[in-house]
Parts: sequence; C-alpha cells; structure tokens
Amino acid sequence: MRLTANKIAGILREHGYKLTPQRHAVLRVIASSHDHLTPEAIYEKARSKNPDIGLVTIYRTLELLSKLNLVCRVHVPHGCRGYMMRRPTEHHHHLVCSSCGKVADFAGCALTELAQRLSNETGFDVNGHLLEFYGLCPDCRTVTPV
Amino acid sequence: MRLTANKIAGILREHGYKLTPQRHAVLRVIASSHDHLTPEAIYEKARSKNPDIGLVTIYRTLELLSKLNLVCRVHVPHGCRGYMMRRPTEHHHHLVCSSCGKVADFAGCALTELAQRLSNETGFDVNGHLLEFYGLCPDCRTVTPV
DNA sequence: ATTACAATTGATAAAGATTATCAATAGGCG
DNA sequence: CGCCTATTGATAATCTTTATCAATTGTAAT
Repeated sequence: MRLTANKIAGILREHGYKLTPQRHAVLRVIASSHDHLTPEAIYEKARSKNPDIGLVTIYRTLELLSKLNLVCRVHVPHGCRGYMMRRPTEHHHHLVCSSCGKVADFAGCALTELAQRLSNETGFDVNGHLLEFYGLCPDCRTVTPV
Repeated sequence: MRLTANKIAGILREHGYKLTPQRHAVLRVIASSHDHLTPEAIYEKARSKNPDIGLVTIYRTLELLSKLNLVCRVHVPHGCRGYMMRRPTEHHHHLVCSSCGKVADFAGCALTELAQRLSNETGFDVNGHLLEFYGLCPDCRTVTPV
C-alpha cells in the first residue's frame, strides 16, 4: 500500500497548511516518480502541468514536505539534493552505481539493533539513519568506468 | 596506528602526483582535525600556515585526495560537503546530532554481510557504503531543538 | 647545480544553486 | 461573499563550485 497524492494532500491540510495547486503539483510529481528528483527536475515536471509555478516555490514546498516527513531527501554522489516520496511501509535504501548513477533499492537493512546499541552507549536519541551502498552496476562492470 | 601527514605525502608522490606545499598544507589541516571540515573551513585553516593558498586549490586538492582515497567526503544534514581523514584501520561511521551538529564516531557496522547479499542479488560490484545515524545528543535532548 | 618540461597554482570570471525580499494573489474560514 | 493571512512569483542577493589562462614551481634528467 502506498500513499496517494490525495491522501497526502489531506495530511497536509490536517497540519494546518493550505492546499495550493502548487503544492499539489509538487506532490504529484514526486509521487509519480520512483527515482530521486532534483529541485530543478521537479520544477520542470511541475511546470508542464502548472506553467506558472516558480522555482522558489519548489524549494519552499520541498522544505515543507520534508519537515512533514512526506518526502525524504537523498544524498547521491553527484548531487546531494534529491527528493523522493517517503513510503512509510517500505523502508528501504539505495545502491548507487558510481559510473552511470543507476539506483537500485533494497530493504532489510537490519539497523535497529545497531541503533539501539548506539543509543545505549552514547546517550543519543537516535531517530533516523542514512545508508547507501556504492559500486558498479552490471552494465558498467564491463566497461572502463569514467 | 594512524597515517601521518608525512606518510600520506609519500603515497601521494607514489601515485605520480607532485608534492606541493599547498597539498601538504591541506593534508595537515585535515589530518589534524577529528571533525568534518568544509572546503571553506579547510581554506581558512590552511591560510593560517600558508597565507597565499587559493580557495580553488583547496577544491582541486580535495578532489584529488578523495580520488586517492586519502580523505573521505561526508554528508551531514546541514551541508553536504565535509571532508575528513580516511583512516584505513579504523573503519567507522558517524552519529550526528540534528540540533547542535555534534558528531560521535562508532565502529562495528557489520555491513559486509549485507554488501555481499546485495552483490549477489543485484550484480553490482559493491565497493563502499555511507552510513550515518541522526538523533539528538544528550545535551540537546533536554532543550527544545531548533 | 642547472635546465627544461609539464603539472600546478592563483586570480578572475563565469556558472549554478539556494535564499531573502516584498508586493500581489488566492485559499479557507466565518 | 468578503476578510485575513498564508502563499506565491519575480527579482535580486548570496553562496558555492567550476572554468580559464597566464605565471609559477616541482621533478627528473643532465
């Protein structure tokens, strides 16, 4: 089960934020893509539906949606600002090809135990983690990487 | 045992790169700090020893040192370009406080097994990973986070 | 030591990405 | 329907990072 753009729009409203066409557009764009999208890419896609949307609004909206935990920010080697839908029931991480940038998802990170250990040892209140693997995808293994 | 700046300078030379005072300075700066340093911070520190060094050289040197795996690039929530020494015998990761930015190190990530599994399942040639935990440090737990 | 060559540097400018400002607009509630 | 305030978009202002290119400087061979 995954959250639809409409459900998320409801959540947005529940938190006291207005539902504007621009926010709706950004949500649609992110929800309809499986990959990470840069603010610029989101801008381009959103404009095709909503030609008058401004780039600044994209940034503001992304910040808001991140704060509400509706989208998550992802770091990849070439570009550290990618956004994608957060799917609560599908906790997963990324395996990124260093050569072509292809991204494969994987689940089963089994880090809660480690998080608990860290919490005990350091006194931190651990509430999240970032895990990514890097390597060469099958296609790029056969050629000389750039 | 940790690599000294001198040893690393030797490694640099072995790889066919010249040992310039600027590169030496950047290495010293990074090697002498335990925290992540931004390019700008490295620039400031390097200038105190070598007033004529240029910012562009810092960027170029960081790129080179990263390529040689002598330093590693770290992503943290507020600023995605931090560099620190790579210490081959001390593989470790970071636990970052979302509020004050304090960083604690930890070892024992036990991800080689997972990397092997991913390698088998996806055909990727996995050669590295990025793992970071986020949370609130003991000091920041008691006050309202920003 | 000297020389010559190629790598490296620094200053400047250019390009890109992100944030601040502020008047105009539009969503949501009564 | 109309008001109030949040939100938007255009522009400009900040950073951050990269490109350019002449001048400099390691290095290895002499």
